[in-house]
Amino acid sequence: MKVSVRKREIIKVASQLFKDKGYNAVSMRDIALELGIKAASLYNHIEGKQEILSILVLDLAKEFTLGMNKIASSELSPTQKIEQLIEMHIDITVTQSEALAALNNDWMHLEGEDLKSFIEMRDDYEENFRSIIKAGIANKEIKNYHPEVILFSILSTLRTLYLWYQKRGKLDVNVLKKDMVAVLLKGII
Amino acid sequence: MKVSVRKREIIKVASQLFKDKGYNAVSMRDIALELGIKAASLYNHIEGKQEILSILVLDLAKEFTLGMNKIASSELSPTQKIEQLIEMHIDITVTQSEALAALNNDWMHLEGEDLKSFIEMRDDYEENFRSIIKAGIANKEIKNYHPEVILFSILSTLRTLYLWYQKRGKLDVNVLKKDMVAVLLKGII
DNA sequence: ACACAAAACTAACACTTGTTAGTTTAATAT
DNA sequence: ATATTAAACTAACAAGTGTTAGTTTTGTGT
Repeated sequence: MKVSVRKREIIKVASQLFKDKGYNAVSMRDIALELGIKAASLYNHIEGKQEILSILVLDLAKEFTLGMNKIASSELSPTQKIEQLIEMHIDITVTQSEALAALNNDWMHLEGEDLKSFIEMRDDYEENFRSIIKAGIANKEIKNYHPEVILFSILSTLRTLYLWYQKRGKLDVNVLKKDMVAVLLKGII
Repeated sequence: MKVSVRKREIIKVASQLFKDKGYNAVSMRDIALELGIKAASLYNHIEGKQEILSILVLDLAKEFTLGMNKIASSELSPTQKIEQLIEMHIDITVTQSEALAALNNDWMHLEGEDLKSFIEMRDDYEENFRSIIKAGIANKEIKNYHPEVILFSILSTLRTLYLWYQKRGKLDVNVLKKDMVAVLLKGII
């Protein structure tokens, strides 16, 4: 897994363009222009457009998987696990919003084995999250609403947080974490 | 505003393809193929690809604006207004998930005046929502968290609901509304 | 049966797409 | 200095894009 400096630059520039316009609306010439080189020169560093997307999406998906496994297998209570998950999402949002945008919006443009393994990781992640919620309900820590409703109301918020963090980016991360955990767990009224 | 039957068919088919692959990944030939005709024949009914996107996104945006104006100007309490907004989003999700996908994912591919008026409607919508939340906080009906955090945790959930409703689509709409309102307002613990 | 309009067709356009081949320039090591 | 390698370049490709022009088919009302 050797990744040259130039390759990282290309991926970074591409991810910024993908975030604004989406994978399909960004051409190799767009990426090259931003770097001040010609499109053909990109191929000295990367295999192709697909590889950029794969790296962006799969690397981040692996990071989520790793974090989830660590939290899920810990000795924390369900509620504490959810708190940790919320904080992990916020940390990733703050440091990697471009890759997160690609993961959210452009994963379906992956191909072959990459697409398969992404979907598998995503399903596993959700299944782990669901189990934590169910354990909390069985536990009486969490109210007895439909687990699916709880799952997606939390996950939707966390997944699209990157859209808001850039717009109203002045929020301090620790304030955000504190209020976010409170709103998602204890409600607003 | 005359819209022929065939034109409606084209828009419907296109919206389904847009939902799965995104505006830019769907060609006029894809749309035509689905309808069993040639791409050039589409132009007997529509002005172009952009028109399809405009109709999908702007019509729905207008519907949201209308609903918001009605609710915001009512005599309900802030909390009741939010309840109504949640129910409106769920109703629209259930009946128009394809257009909602385009509004969420492909609005940035609108051009010129259409893009401008979309952004204006979207900003107005959010500003109205924000005002309701602030009124609730001033009111002591709503807890004193950062209004922005409350706003986007609710809106994110509602906007991406269409993704879940198709996957786990067996949820009864009234159960969904009830649990959703409860989770978003009263929290889960 | 005939005229007319709606809606399909074929063929082509100008342009953009990702990518490859082959070449030249720049940087580094001996 | 010279050889080697990395990284840029030019030029072009085959395929796909949205769209237009002109023509034929289909359906409807008289």
